[in-house]
Amino acid sequence: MRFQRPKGTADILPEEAKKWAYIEETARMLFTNYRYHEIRTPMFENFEVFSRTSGDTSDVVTKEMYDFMDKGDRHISLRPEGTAGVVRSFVENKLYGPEFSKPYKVFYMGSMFRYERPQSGRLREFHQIGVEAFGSDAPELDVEVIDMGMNLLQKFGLKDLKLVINTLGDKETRENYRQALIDYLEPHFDELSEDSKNRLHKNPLRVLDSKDKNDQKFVADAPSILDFLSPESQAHFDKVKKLLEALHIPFTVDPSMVRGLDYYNHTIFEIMVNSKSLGEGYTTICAGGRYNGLVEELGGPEVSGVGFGLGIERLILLMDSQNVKLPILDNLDVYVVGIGEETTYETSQIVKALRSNGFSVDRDYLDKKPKAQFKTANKLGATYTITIGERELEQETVNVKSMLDGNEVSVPLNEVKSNFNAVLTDYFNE
RNA sequence: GCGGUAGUGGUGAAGUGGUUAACACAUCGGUUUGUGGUACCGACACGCGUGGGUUCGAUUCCCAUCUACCGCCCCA
Repeated sequence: MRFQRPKGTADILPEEAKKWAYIEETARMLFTNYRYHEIRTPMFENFEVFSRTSGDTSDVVTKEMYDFMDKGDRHISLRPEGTAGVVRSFVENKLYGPEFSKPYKVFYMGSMFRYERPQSGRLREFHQIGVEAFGSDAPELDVEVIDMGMNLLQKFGLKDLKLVINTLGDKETRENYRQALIDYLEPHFDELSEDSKNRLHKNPLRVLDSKDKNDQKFVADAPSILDFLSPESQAHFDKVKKLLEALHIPFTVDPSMVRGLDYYNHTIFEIMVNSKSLGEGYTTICAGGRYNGLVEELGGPEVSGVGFGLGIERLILLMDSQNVKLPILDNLDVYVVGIGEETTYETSQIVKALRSNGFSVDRDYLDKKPKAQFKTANKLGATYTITIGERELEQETVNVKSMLDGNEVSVPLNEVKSNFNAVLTDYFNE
């Protein structure tokens, strides 16, 4: 019997995990600058938390949800995204209360689950970094979130980024637009793809998102939501654009960009990147928007929210394909070579002493001969080796060797253990 | 959920219905005694994803299954 990891999961081995750590640390620092604080919510929730927020008929709920009945007969779902759980927590913990300053700004990072066919960059357990800000309708907050997303991706060294924004307006806007869209598409009903036929009355905006080439012909001439904005929605969107300009963040407006979920309104945005690693042309790496109404949907008061999410696996694919170099520090300062069984105690003591002085140090554990130990030291990229044999043991000295130039000097043992930095400056001009 | 391609040692891979499954890299050991990156020598799959079947005999043929990759669907 051989064990395999479950379908659609991945082991993140040390070499890869370094990238993850760098990404997470970078994000944490940036978010902290923007005054967003980490929140950790459960990886599974009651099924209804997601079905309520995503809509009962959406594909996510009907076939991508990783759900099951637990032993207490509770309908549980592994979280397919981060927002719903955060909103649930926001409501349950009454974070909208007066004692919390507004806007209430949080970020999260962690595993998400979708029961789907795995492909590269699309696993069943995947990871997202996301942010949410509650309690302000200000366009300034929309722009802060967008700016933070752009900033983050730039910090990761990504190039060819493109910000695309759109607005879905308020309720009034959407109702007017929805009708106009149906009126426009209805005459072409028979020519639409099957998917689009289904969506036309359920959620006509999704038709705009169709990838069917024939559909796109109609979509091209469809009325634009921008012509249906209520005065308030127009003002909000104008302000967002002006603020982006003020911050010198280039953007384009795509009136056909939509969201699958009903709770989105006003600003929505996607940060796209041109890379073959995620498919042809520009593909989305980070997406977000404003969702007024979601908090109420989960039983809270009328509090608005805005946020974004980005997938770490996809981010790493991008960074790899763009050859982004990460500043990863993994030097081996010293490798201690012990010669002869008797030296093993002193070897361990030296290792421990140097480590507690802040050096990264390793030794041999396989009883290898000196030659093999030097080979290992070389392979591990040790900057220095310290050799101790029976002669040195007696004289209470060790040999310190620079692996770069091969220079080797004899140094009193206690100097090495007490102040290795001084040894380096005294003997190696460091 | 549907369709396509693939699955041989740590890695990249060659290969055949039949005695010892190429080659390369990596790893480990050695080339006399306590010193690295080269060179030379040697070791390294009781096994060809898993389970059945066909056959005198299968890693090689057939079926099923698992997994990976690609496409469809979808992607909050």
